[in-house]
Amino acid sequence: MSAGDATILLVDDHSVVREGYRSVLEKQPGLRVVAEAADGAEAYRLYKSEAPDLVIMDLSMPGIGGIEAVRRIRQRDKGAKILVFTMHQNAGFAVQAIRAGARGYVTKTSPPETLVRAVMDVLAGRIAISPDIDHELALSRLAGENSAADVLTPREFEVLRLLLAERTTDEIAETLHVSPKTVANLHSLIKDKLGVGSDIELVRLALRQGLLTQVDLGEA
Amino acid sequence: MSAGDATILLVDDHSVVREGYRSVLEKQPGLRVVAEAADGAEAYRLYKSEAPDLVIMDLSMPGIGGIEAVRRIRQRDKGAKILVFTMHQNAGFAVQAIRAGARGYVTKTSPPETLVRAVMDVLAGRIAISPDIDHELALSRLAGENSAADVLTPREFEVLRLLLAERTTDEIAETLHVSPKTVANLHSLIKDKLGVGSDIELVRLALRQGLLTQVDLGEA
DNA sequence: CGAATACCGGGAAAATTTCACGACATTGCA
DNA sequence: TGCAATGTCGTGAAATTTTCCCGGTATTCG
Repeated sequence: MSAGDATILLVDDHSVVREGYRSVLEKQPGLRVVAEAADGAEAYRLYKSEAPDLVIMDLSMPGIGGIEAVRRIRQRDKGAKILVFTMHQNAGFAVQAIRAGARGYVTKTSPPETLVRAVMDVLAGRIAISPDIDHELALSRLAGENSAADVLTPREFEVLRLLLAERTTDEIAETLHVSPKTVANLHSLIKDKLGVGSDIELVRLALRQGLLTQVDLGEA
Repeated sequence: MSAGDATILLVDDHSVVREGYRSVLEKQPGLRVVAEAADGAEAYRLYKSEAPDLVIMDLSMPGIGGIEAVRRIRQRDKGAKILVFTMHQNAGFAVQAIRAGARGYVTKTSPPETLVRAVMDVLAGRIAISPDIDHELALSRLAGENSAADVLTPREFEVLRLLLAERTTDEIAETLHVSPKTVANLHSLIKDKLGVGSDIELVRLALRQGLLTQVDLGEA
């Protein structure tokens, strides 16, 4: 390896997965993995001490997550080149990551060539997005996600909140002093407005939009 | 590689991750990776054609999941040795995997040595569980939590997983090659067994038990 | 073998969801 | 002011889903 190799810091909490990156990347001439981290805090420390040319960063990790790690590194070094490499095939995460300062976003379902290509692109100063995420972003742009908060009337929103919190239609009806039939009608209308076909999708949508947080789940 | 090497089939939908397994495993004398699959159906096909000595199986994959793949392979071949290797550090998944016929359960956060050790153990006919899961199992045993995994049959658990992941009853029926009526019946039975009255409660229960993680929520 | 369990799905009753419709109140603006 | 648009509430009836009960097969286990 020449002294002119591009240096890389790998961040992922799964060691065997890091082994995978390393194996793929070191087949490429001009690339050298100089350090590995298993969480965001360690990544930040190693970035400071190693000053790598590129960071490849997973998102879901214990402690401070990948997005936060990206933010901290970029805060310290405006020129830092960070490529997010994650299992999350989700436009929302991609937007968050890029806004935090990542220069690329590639999903783990991508073939190795895509990762290598993205590494090269980011090193060359370009933004790299894997095709599946391009597609997700296009879709969400086109559809304009139905944000519950702005498509629902106040009453509907309130009913949605209660649906997520309370138990039965009858209980909600009593809480609101309306007929159970009205609650059922609104429930149906809400699903229609939000474009979901089942209650399960409804809960998932609510979770994505932060309407229901995981700590809100009541007794274990 | 001698003709007496143990043959291995790798199953994981992330190609770079498979690269990681392969790299770690092939450093071991006596092991040979002979095939790779990216989903459960392909895994089943390749198992039939390649008859490997060991299958290393991820759980979260598109289409039929890892648990169902384990079930099918074991249904065809009682002696099949399957080691589950997954990111889910969750006692419920482990219980289900073992009940479906897996001979081992190792998390991806484990160091490579643990994976290699587990591979050897399973090949030798022993059951292999990584230490973190041992701990999880101990805890859940102590808490005596009435977990979904304990009360549901493997098939029911699989349907629950799909209910949380896919969209409609019909789609799930097609995935599992059973009638929509059966899925509806199982759906009802699952709610009964878990003591919940609505799909919303069902999702909340699943969230509490870690069956569905907040980041698993599909497209944004 | 017999008992227990898992699994598949039909039939029919029960319950819910959805649709069409009307009534009333409030808002907002021409 | 008048009136159109929107939100809220509810009924009735149709459409659909859920639930319960059943029979049948396959597998496991003592």
